[in-house]
Amino acid sequence: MQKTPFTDFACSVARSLDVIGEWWTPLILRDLFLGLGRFEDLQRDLDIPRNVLAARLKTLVDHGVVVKVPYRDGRIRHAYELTEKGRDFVTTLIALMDWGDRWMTPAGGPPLRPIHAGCGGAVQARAVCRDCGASVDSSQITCVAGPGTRPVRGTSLVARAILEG
Amino acid sequence: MQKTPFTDFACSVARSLDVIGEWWTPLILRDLFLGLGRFEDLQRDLDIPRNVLAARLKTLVDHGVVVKVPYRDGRIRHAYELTEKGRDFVTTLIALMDWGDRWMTPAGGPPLRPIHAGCGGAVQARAVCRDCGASVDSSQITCVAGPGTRPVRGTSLVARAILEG
DNA sequence: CCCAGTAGTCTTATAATAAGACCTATGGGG
DNA sequence: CCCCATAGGTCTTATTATAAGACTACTGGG
Repeated sequence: MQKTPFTDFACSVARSLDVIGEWWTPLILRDLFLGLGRFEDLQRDLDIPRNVLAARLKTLVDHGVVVKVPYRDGRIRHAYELTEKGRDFVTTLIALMDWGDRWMTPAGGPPLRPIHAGCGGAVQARAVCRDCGASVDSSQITCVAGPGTRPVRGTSLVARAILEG
Repeated sequence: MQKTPFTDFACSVARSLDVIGEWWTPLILRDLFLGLGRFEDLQRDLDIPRNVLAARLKTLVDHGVVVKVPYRDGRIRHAYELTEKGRDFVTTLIALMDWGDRWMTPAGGPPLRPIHAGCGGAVQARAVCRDCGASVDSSQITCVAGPGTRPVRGTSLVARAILEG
């Protein structure tokens, strides 16, 4: 009767959520991306319960999204840093931020703006066609069953619908 | 002592999560995007507790991400459909799916492949510079404080770090 | 008029979160 | 060398949220 794990779903969204979908986790990753790294800083910035922060960081380290790096600053300190896997997740964070800016922005405008270091332009998340390069919206996206499709929870009905046309 | 709401954070990621960040919600949106719409179908496909599904759909409807549409099929039925706001969220879903395909794919390959209806190419999520059009990775992204930055939880330390250079 | 299907609500047991006290190094200052 | 502040957690407890599944209400069709 524990919180249903999504690991077994035949769905990459579900398996991603199993690692980064818990309460607080995306915000922790955001702060790590923005340069906060120490336990105390994360705790103070988010005002997250210390036990929850410890648990989330452990999960992230276990899954290779984050590494714990010791460094010296007079005495030995620890900093959490994004791995390659973690940095690759930034696209999703940008997508989430973008969506929030568009649909959930409060009075005052967006609080944080991601900027392209090269040219100074605003960075946005887009769904892009790898072949023709066009940026596509949801109406132009169809899903087909990939090699890993299995008739299990999370894809049974969807896969059937897709496979049967 | 309830689950901390993210609404007050000066952060679009946090405010997005407040609506779509609960356990199961992104999977519900995925199924809606893939064409499932009826309560019973969602419940069977995900094997989600019925009370949780009802609660999540209510939240999504309350926030305008989803609408409940009655239709006739002999008798009156109901289907949940994505609104414009909900369809816009598909970019985030693709980003999540993409990341999962890259880093969490099990034996057998990706279960579901999003395809560009125009040319048949694979659809991917990218962070793109709006000015120069380049697709950028996390190392080329800097965040600057936007107009809505406030010295509150979720941005206090980050904003200070950014504002102070 | 009864039955099956749809769309939920209600109850109960268990797990997760929140809040905050407590614990364990480790250097630096006196 | 001892004391204290700081960093980085762990532990306890109250409260919520989730899971599981029984139960309800409405609707058409046979």
